[in-house]
Amino acid sequence: MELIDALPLNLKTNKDIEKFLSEDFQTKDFKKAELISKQDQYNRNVYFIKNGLVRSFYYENGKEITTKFYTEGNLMANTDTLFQNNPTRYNFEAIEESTVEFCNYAKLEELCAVSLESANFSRFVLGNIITQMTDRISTLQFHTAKEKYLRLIHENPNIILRAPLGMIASYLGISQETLSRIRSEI
Amino acid sequence: MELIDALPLNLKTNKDIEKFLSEDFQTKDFKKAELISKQDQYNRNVYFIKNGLVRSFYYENGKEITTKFYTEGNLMANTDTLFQNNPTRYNFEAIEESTVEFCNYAKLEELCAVSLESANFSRFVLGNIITQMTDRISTLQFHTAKEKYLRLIHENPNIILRAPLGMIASYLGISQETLSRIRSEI
DNA sequence: CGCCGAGTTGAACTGAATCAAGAAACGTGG
DNA sequence: CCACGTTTCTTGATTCAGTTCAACTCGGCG
Repeated sequence: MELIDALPLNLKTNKDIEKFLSEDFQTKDFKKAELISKQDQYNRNVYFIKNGLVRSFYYENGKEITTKFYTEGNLMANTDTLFQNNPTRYNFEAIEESTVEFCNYAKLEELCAVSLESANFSRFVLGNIITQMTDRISTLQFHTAKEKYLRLIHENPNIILRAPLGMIASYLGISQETLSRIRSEI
Repeated sequence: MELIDALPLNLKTNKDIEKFLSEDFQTKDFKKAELISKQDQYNRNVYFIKNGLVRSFYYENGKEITTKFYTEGNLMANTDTLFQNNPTRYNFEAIEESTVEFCNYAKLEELCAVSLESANFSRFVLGNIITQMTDRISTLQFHTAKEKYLRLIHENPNIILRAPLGMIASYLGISQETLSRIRSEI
């Protein structure tokens, strides 16, 4: 999937954005289990997943906590660095062999500072992220392990087939053993 | 608190935004327990809490689930309606007597369509919301009842003193009894 | 003064974590 | 292509945090 395919219709033909996509983005491949970005750094890249599967995670009490999965067509960035100027607490890791495109957020900011359509494109992207996060909060707030798993199947069946069980369990905030038991009884 | 006080410095003196704030916003008072906005409607207002305390909640299996508290200086909106064009599942309720300012999101969109600084202001607001939501997800994903409560005390001690226990418990995704026990042991 | 909603406390129950061990799948090198 | 070691997944037994249900206390308000 190409970045331009992920854009809303009215922005696909915008010349500022088109120029931006072709000039300012680099492509890179990552092997399975390779780290794309590491915690404690100021990484201001914005990544677009062209293909493959990536996760973000951090360590707490020595355990890996998976916070999100990113698949074809998703955008990925360290929002704690971009929006709060903190070194990020997250690692990005390729779960499958993956191809990503990326650019520095500063470039995007420069563009948004002069291009109205780009700024509105960026608003659109942020709005989508908020929608996804709202769903995720609602899943985590008041549901049983089984309900959370069923919701994930419904919203992102993809992940279930492609990510290892331990990472999925962590993403749902449950133990690996519990997830295994839930699977066996379905 | 006035809306203009909540803006980042560089936008306070912007004439587009200033005009917008003075012309397109209305003010309204709500009594304690009064509903500001109801579920199942297309309410495209964006609210700014001038003073007071408001919560959003929805019903699940007959129980009220509090999803967020809004205090002085916060912005509040039905993102499911704004970004996905769905009737909202949330109610907004004044917990204290509250004064809010509001405008229709369409007005803001109109402004963003022509004013670069407004679009970037909107981007800034959305970025802040994402930061908050990231924290909330991390709180809910893998923490005990006590940890969640302590984090809320740390991040928003305000709420603890002003909102009733049942609503706080629901916000944290725990039962009212558990929260009461946690309080007594601190 | 008595009611009513909000908060507290206790006891029993339960969903899920943890600990532990074994089975299956996976990939790497010979 | 097989053998081996490693990682991932499953299953069982036990424990524990948190829910539920129920009764009771407290403080405010008509």
